[in-house]
Amino acid sequence: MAFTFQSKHDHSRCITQAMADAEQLCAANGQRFTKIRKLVLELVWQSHRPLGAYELLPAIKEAGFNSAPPTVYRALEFLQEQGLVHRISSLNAFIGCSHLGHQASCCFLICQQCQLAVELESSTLASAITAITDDMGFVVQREHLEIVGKCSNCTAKPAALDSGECD
Amino acid sequence: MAFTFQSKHDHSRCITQAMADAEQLCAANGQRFTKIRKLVLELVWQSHRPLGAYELLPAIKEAGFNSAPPTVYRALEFLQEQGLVHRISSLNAFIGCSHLGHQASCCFLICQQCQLAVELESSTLASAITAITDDMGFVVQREHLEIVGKCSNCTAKPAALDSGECD
DNA sequence: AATAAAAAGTTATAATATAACAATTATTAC
DNA sequence: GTAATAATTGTTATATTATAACTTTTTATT
Repeated sequence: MAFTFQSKHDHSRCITQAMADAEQLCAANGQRFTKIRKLVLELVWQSHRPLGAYELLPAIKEAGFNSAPPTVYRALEFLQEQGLVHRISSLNAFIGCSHLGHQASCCFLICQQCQLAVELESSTLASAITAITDDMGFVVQREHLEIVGKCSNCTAKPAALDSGECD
Repeated sequence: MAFTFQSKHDHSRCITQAMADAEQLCAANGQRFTKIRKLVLELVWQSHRPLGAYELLPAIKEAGFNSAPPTVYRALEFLQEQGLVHRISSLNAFIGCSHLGHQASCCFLICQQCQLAVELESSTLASAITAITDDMGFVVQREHLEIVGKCSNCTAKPAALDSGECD
């Protein structure tokens, strides 16, 4: 089941699934899923919080790779091209894609309190966008919706007790 | 009439209107619409292309103001707080708001060819977003949709002849 | 006019991202 | 299997975007 803010989930399964899917997708597309790309994808998937590129560097260094910025940016670029990772532009941060193969419309709910982000799809939203763009004669290449606010989990519990963790 | 990609319009009217509206809004809110804030708003409104903060600095210098980055960022921050300017986060750029007073939902169509951006409102879109967030129990603070692609104007004419200008 | 508050000037630096070229590794052609 | 080619990664340097911190000036309040 897809991650929602309130789900207490076994996050290791998210990671396992994401890595397996990525492996398969790269194979299907004839793309090389190299060690550094795997590592970066794993690091991005370490939580449901969008992470900055520079936040990933220490772990890359620990794993024995070159940890200069181009290393992580190249891997992130590759992962974005494959649709495995999204960039949340208002945060300058990256998050694993949880809707592989449905790249056209990206919609994110971002909680200001726990900092977690949920990606979701909505046919209603897709229709609304199509209505707008068709009306304008606009040919869509990509679309990206960021909704910032407070998730139900954080609304339900006091701020002080909020751990910011996902499980 | 609001700017659309295909409209050949008298852009000086856009500027005049935007400045007059801003003057009025600041007065109504008891905010000081200082010279530098006016200048920055005018500069942002010089076109319908989102402009980077550093692109504004030369003109600020020419106008005799300090042109260090904080000058322009402070003005832009003020203008954003008043809802007079939006930041297009995927471009690290700023554009004048063409729907004053309806800040809740921002939707932008951004043409990759002519680089112009159109802000629009859609009740259908607003409903779609409400449906999503209500369903998730998510309390929205702000939302921002960026749709990137090719405008009807650029689709209609060859790329080589495209001037990127708005009138 | 004296005081306080807000805004703008100024210097320095933080945070994010990319350019350019060298070295290495993997793939393809033979 | 080896040479040639292409792709990836290492490395150094730097570009781009944005903010911190403190000073000076301007505006508003007493």
